Amino acid sequence: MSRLSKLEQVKNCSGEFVLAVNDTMNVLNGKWKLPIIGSLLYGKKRFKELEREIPKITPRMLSKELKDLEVNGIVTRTVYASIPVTVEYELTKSGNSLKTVLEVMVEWGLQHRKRFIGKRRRLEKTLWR
Amino acid sequence: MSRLSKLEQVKNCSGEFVLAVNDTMNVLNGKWKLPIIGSLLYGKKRFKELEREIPKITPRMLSKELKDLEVNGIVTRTVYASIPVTVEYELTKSGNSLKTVLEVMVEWGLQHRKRFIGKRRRLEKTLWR
DNA sequence: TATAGCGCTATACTCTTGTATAGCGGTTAC
DNA sequence: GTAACCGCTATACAAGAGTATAGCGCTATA
Repeated sequence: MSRLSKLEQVKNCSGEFVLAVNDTMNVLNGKWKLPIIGSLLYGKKRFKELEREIPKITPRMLSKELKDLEVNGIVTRTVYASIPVTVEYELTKSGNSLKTVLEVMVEWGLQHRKRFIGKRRRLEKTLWR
Repeated sequence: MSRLSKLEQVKNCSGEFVLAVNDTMNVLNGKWKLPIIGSLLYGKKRFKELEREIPKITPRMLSKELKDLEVNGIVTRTVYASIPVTVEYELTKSGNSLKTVLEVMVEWGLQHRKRFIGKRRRLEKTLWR
């Protein structure tokens, strides 16, 4: 491991701690990752099921985001040779363990809102409208 | 609070839990937020100090990101009427408490890498090169 | 035969993020 | 006076993320 402290690594944009934070950020990044992961935390789902469950997502984005998540080891894609083919998406162990991370983020977000209300009425630019 | 469960809120892109996660995501979002916050976790800093500490950031981006952070209650900007003016940026209570969140993200990231190595050699698209 | 569902892909566009480069008005040091 | 530091802003551009819309090959149902 590097001699730099954790915080020094952060400000220097280098080191395994920063890599780790950024892996996490990257996995959750983009408008649709959270809804997809949230939906899959309930259990495996098929493409059309996800499309129906997640309001306003286009098949193009769903396909792209699922590919991202698969490539980064967050979901598995299983094709069954039924006729017509069936495809199922399921969270990996890593994917499921994101729940803990999300819970901490919820906690921080709620606390921050509590502190922040009274100073400003709303947070700028919330992703979900 | 909504009748929807936490997870239902996530997949539906609605509800206070999702708002909370997204506040958190939004605060950390962008290429330079993490280095800036990381740097400020050491204590207050002036504009040029940050510019020097964070490799390759342009004043334009530093200015913009600091403004974002200020508007969202993560840093305070204090102007001292010295000659010439001195400007100091400092983390708010919310800003400092992000440390906990970052630690959980580090933890998940490291675990994920451990699990993932052996399946693929590297994670796609790490933000910091 | 026609319609609908499945699991997508293709094309083309816009909108947001980030980069590159230059410069401003002020002050201090040589 | 001229060079350098401070705390930025302006302009122009490039790249990436997200949207809109259409359609593919397949099958099951009416």
